[in-house]
Amino acid sequence: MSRPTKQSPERGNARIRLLEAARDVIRAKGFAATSVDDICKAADVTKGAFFHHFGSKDALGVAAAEFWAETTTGFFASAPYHDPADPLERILAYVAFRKAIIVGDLAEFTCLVGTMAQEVYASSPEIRNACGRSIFGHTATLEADIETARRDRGIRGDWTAESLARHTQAVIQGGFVLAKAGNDPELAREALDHLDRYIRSLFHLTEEAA
Amino acid sequence: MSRPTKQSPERGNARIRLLEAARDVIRAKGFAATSVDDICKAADVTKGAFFHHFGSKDALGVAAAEFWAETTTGFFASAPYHDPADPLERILAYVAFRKAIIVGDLAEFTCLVGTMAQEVYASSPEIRNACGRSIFGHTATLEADIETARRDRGIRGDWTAESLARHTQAVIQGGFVLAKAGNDPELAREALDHLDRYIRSLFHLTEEAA
DNA sequence: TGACGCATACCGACCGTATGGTATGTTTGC
DNA sequence: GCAAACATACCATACGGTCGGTATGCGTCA
Repeated sequence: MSRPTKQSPERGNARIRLLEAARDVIRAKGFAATSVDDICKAADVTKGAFFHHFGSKDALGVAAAEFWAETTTGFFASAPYHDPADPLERILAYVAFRKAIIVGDLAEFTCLVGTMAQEVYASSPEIRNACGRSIFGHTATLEADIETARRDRGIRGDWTAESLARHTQAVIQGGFVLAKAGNDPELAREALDHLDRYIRSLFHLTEEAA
Repeated sequence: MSRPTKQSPERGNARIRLLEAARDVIRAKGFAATSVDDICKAADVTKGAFFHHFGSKDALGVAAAEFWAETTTGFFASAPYHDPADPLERILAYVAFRKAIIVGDLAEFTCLVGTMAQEVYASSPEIRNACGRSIFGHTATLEADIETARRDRGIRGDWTAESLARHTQAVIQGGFVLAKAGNDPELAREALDHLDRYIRSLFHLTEEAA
């Protein structure tokens, strides 16, 4: 099972496996409560491999956040919510997509970097910053559509595209917190329903009772 | 400094000190990263006192969540946002109050039970449930005003007072996550501005550009 | 009233284990 | 044959938790 390195394409296999294992275990147990051995066991590699690839547990935390940023960027970039021609439709499709992917166990859909940021924001600025880059890098992908939609429709109000993009993340992250506290994924979906309603109201799409 | 127990009114002093220390340290470092010794040092008591009052570190976590629930309940019950005669005004005053108390260091205004719930939701159901009771017990205090305001004003829409009350918490908690990730309290205040705008729109208070 | 006994509050040394990290060896591919 | 990719054994420490002990206040009963 170990070291399936046969040809070069498999090279660096343990590193990826460690990052994936870290993602899964940390999402369930949190960063501090996750030991290096936990991650090694989940990745089916030894501690030697771990410290060969990562200088320390904190360094893995940073790498895990960056890995998260890369994989989620790819995931969202290829998601179907970009299809609508109208930018506002794309924004609403994004919210609907975020809601649609809330399925299965909590640890499968909650946000690694949101969880880690809450935990280590004071203990490890490096990890915190890596988490911040991941989160705010993602929100930035929404800004252009929001700004375009706002201009297209002549919307005026004392809010910016940047702040609304961040707010989507706040609602999503807050929904995850409530879902965990209540042990019920529906609480996360519920928050997104309110977000959808809010965005529609900002863009005057409010058909009464909708 | 230790054991100021002279008369009975001081009795149980160490327990309170431990709970207050736990609150402060855990808010800054997270539950798992906080050691029993950390808490003892912050409370200026010994480990003997700790395990005299709490059967385990997890038991302290539960007690800390309950202590948080008690103290915050008292704090919000005596807060000035209850003053307005109109229930909707009280709701908006609540949001403004939540924004107003976001001052100082992150660890001073963020939510203990939100942080803990994220961390231990899978590892310790006892702590998670205690956190859930604290959070949802607080949201429940808003429901009556929301429901009354809704009826008074004949508001119709596919949302309930309960879900809107929960949503306020989601926005608050999400704001905290973003504030930590970005190391900027303003991010939490920004989320509350959007929440204020959302509530006004639900109750048709939206004067354009406000 | 005061000596006694007892429960509670708290202290501080100690224990077994798990943890992050290291040093050295071994395999693999180029 | 050399460097990178792992494995294995090991170390020092920090951790949660235990245990025997001490101090303090309070009820009680002579």
